[in-house]
Amino acid sequence: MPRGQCHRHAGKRPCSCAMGNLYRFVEPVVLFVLEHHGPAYGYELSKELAEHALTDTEIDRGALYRTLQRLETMGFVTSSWDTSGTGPARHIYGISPDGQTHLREWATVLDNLQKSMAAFVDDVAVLDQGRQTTVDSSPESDVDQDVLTSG
Amino acid sequence: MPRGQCHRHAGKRPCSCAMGNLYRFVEPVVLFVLEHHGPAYGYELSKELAEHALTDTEIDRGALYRTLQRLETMGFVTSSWDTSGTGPARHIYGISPDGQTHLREWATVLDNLQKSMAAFVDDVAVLDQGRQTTVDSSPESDVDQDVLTSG
DNA sequence: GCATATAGATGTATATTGCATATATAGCAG
DNA sequence: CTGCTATATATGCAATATACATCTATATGC
Repeated sequence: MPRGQCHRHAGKRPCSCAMGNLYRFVEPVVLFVLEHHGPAYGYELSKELAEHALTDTEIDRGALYRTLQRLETMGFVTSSWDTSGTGPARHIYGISPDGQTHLREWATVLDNLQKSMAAFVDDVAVLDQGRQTTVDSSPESDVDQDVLTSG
Repeated sequence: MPRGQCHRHAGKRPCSCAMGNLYRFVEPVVLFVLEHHGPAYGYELSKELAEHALTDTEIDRGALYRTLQRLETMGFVTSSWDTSGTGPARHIYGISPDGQTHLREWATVLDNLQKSMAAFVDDVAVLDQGRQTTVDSSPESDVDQDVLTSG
């Protein structure tokens, strides 16, 4: 994903694609869908993931399959094969008790990260608020305000 | 950083370290500090970055220097050398107008991501609420308040 | 036979990061 | 002068996650 070139939202507005790499947080989203929806197979999950994804980029199926494999080696999901229906066999994954715990730990981490981001976004907004109306914001700033005419 | 093994917060609580890789969002944090603080050099920045970092992991100096180099090739910062003082020369970086724009685009992206995360964390919490009582945290909640005894 | 949908899996390249290491300037103790 | 420490920048290397492409296989419809 070359920086600044997003074919999905090209030119329209800032999107996570255009900002370069962002982790897609595939692991917690997969765990959530598996607990919310119940046991499911990858191809089925890939449709439902979009509704719960944290970014505006679709979760790649390759990444999904690899994440499911990794989650199984870590003991957070268990799997079985469903060959009952017609068509190719389906690899069914279900969340384990450890996986449920891990999902809640992820929620704690994401909650902290979310709060930090909200504070950061506020900080950026404050940079602009200083341009008009009552300024202050920087504690140690004792410069003459009338010098700041950068608008 | 091997998954699940965090030497910084080992065993204490879930931290972003223990959840595997998370992008540290070095780029927007560096841009913010450069605009908030004014032109600065890397070694100086590394101290101030911790206060504005989005995760509980310190930003690696190697990552910082590389980010500054990348920001310069993208035209978001400009640089010069300060050899006036004693000690090693200092590579001074300052944010450019394009960089200021880019920082605000980053803020938009992070604001969206933050909102998605908050919604996700709520969704995970709802998984547990169903187990006891009939609590409902949605806006149109007309549930009995006396069920909520979380204090 | 051929195209298409379903379903899983892998190959490869790139980006960011963590940790270690290399280089150089300068101050200070002995 | 030698050795140690602090300051300051930069690179090497491995690990991880991802984007995109490709491969395999089963089944249906034409």
